[in-house]
Amino acid sequence: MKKEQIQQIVGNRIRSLRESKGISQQVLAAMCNFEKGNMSRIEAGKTNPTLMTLHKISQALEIKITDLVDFE
Amino acid sequence: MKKEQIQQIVGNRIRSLRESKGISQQVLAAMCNFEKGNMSRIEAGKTNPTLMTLHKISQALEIKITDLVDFE
DNA sequence: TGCTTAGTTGTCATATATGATAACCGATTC
DNA sequence: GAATCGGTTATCATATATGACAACTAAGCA
Repeated sequence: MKKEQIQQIVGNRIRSLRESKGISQQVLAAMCNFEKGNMSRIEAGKTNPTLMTLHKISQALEIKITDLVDFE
Repeated sequence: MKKEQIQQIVGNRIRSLRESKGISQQVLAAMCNFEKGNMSRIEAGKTNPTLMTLHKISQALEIKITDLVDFE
């Protein structure tokens, strides 16, 4: 499985969970202590996030990291 | 939860799964296309691995990423 | 029309992960 | 003792994630 595909899957997962909570990238990014532009890139699968970044996002979304990386 | 703690948990998980397969850091690292020294640091929780690094390791161990990041 | 909100994208500086090499340690084996 | 094996650690160059800022688009609304 290619790098971009995996990043895309995780990004899509974040986006859908974020939208199901009804919050904007702006707000989610702020909860994670970074800027909306960076959240946009993560959701778009344009970066290869670290364990800690995934952890911060999962905490903000009140889910487990496993919910973000559950594939294959 | 602190960064170091999370990295440590994931590192320990990798180590225990690797040992249960009876392979050395050397061999696992080679399967992931990197050096044993770097695998040592990951298992020791000294780095903050990226999504792709976790994916490569999980593929080599024939497990799912979720098995590595299943905590909290 | 003008204003606001949500998201995207470009660029930047800085930190750090990655990947490699080498030196080292401890245990084991010859 | 010497050699090997598994693991650790230091250091390096390079790539890239992070975090920030700004400019832009598009949609919705007063």
